[in-house]
Amino acid sequence: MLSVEKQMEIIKRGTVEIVPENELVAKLDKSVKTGKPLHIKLGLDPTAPDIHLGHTVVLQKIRQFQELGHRTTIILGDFTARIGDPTGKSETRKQLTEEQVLENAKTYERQIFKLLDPEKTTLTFNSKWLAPLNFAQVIELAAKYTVARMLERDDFDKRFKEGLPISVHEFFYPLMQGYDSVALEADIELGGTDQKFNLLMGRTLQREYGQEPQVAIMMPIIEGTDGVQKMSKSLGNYIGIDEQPGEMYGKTMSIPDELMVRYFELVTTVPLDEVKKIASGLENGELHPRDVKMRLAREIVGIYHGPEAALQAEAEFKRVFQQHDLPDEIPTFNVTDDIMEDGMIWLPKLMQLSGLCATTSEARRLIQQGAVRVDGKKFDDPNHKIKPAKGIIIKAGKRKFIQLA
RNA sequence: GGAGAGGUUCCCGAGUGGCCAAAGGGAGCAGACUGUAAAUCUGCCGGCGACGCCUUCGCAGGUUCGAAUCCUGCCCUCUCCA
Repeated sequence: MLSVEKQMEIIKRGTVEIVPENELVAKLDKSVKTGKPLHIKLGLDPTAPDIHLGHTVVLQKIRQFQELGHRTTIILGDFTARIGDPTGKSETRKQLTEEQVLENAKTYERQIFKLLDPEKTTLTFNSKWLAPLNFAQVIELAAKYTVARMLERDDFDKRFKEGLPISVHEFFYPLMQGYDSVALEADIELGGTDQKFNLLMGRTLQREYGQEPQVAIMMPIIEGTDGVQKMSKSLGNYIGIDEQPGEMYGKTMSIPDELMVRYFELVTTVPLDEVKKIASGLENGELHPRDVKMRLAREIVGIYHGPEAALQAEAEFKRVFQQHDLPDEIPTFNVTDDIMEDGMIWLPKLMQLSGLCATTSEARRLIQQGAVRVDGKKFDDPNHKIKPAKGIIIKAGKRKFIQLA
């Protein structure tokens, strides 16, 4: 086992806050002396089974703990998911059935283990201890916290002040999550900064139930490919770890330059001192931002698809975007007789049917903006018709291609 | 239970009878440029074989030549009082 100092150095990478740091040092110290690993807890929401780089920030940290020889447990919040969380809009969030939860769990497992060591990871559901609680026990749990303190929570406070709805049962989410820590007797709980309240709730409840409080480690919420909003699937600015290498590579290349170092630190396994070198290289102009970003894209693709796929993705990227060449593989489209008129087909219709765009309106716009090429030739007339023939390549924008079959 | 406020296009957020397919910002898309699907600039950004037509402003009706804007009912949210 590494020394406390070394461990702290690794653990602190990328963290926003450790509450409280001295307790973490004490726990590590005890662990080193007794040889007993610490128990790290991470809760995941099983409603969104597609993991993206945003989730991996915290998973990378779990991985680091595993490498340091500690014990890690990932809790799938099936119980909370089954109750359903009506936060926000008028539509009540779907309650998940047990089958759905199990299915999502399987998907999770497959994705998580691209990053974590299955041997060192315990996966468990929180319904295991939450479901058996009876009403009296729930009341007892609820009595351990006051409404005023609940409203201290940032997002409750904000919603309260802005006049947005807060359902009564939402108060139970922090309580349930905190109770998870009690059930597991966690030493450390990981989470995004948005989880601060819940993580601290764990400390409070553990104390109430006579345990040594856990240390809360908060990781940043990473910005998505737009560089503005947090990465999320619904915002469409995410890089999913299940995505194809080319897609992953390209999306990484689309992040703003300023975000690169942050990504290196948070979602790659590049050693910290090297990340620092990259940062200073960028600052003094020794390194070309494009090359650094390509390295970043390689690193990311490499984690999930292997180094070879990363190099391939890079070659493809260079061909299509630097040399404006055609991609390796172009999806084909079959023109059938029923969509033709006198052997011709209206270009916007063809674009819509082949999936180059969603509507003919969009197709018209693209054509008028000079974004459409047929076999390399540009057309700006939205009424243009073409005579379909095998092998014709239609290009819409920089990265959408279709070839007629 | 009572009294007020409010629900607008992907998101935020203007708009209180025609000039509104609806300001502005963000996201998205495209073009130019380039050093990358960065940055910047410019344009687009409901649908339709399209200088016109159709569908949008919580839902359902109504007033009006004409409604996102006025009226009625309903649904949802918030605030204050009890």
